[in-house]
Amino acid sequence: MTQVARSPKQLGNLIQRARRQKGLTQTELAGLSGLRQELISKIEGGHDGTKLSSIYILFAALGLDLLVDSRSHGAAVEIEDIF
Amino acid sequence: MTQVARSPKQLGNLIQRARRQKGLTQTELAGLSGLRQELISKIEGGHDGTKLSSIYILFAALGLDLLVDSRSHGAAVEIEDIF
DNA sequence: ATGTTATATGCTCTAAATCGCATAAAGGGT
DNA sequence: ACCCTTTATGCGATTTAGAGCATATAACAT
Repeated sequence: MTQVARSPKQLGNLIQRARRQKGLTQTELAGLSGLRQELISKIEGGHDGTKLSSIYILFAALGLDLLVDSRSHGAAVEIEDIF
Repeated sequence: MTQVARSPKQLGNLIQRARRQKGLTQTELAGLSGLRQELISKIEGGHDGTKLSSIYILFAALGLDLLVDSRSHGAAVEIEDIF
């Protein structure tokens, strides 16, 4: 299942959902990834200044892949935008 | 057309390809995005410390979307392999 | 070869991310 | 209400990205 993340906030939501789906707390994920719990909290909240390396570290720990797609298809409305 | 970017280097390659496909130089893309040519060079080369916001700025300028996919099949990637 | 453009590299400086630790706030269960 | 866990926030110290400018290197012509 593939989902678009058009903003750091949406990306944070997806990371949070993937973490919870694996039954992990932020602290546990911090232990797995070597990042700090506080940082994971900020990233999940949508911190746009996060380093790309931190994203990749979390993706690896959560078994996520980052995909790039040319934006040729119609703009789908993101659920996250509503909230 | 969707492509995986499992490392900052792969992501840089995709960004570079998208830029050239649009017939843009790094300097022109810098003008469009507000980033500097030197930074774009580093990002395309695979700079892992790039800020997430810079990636999103480039994606917007190049009409790219960032997708997240759960790595259901395929071998798990070691963190060391990413960089 | 020369010239011209494109891309990469090196430097200082400012701003900002992350660390590390503490603690506050929020959530869940009994 | 209470307790316990999870998540968010604040702050000083450290590390690093990005700006800004110069310049080197590469590529690609004529």
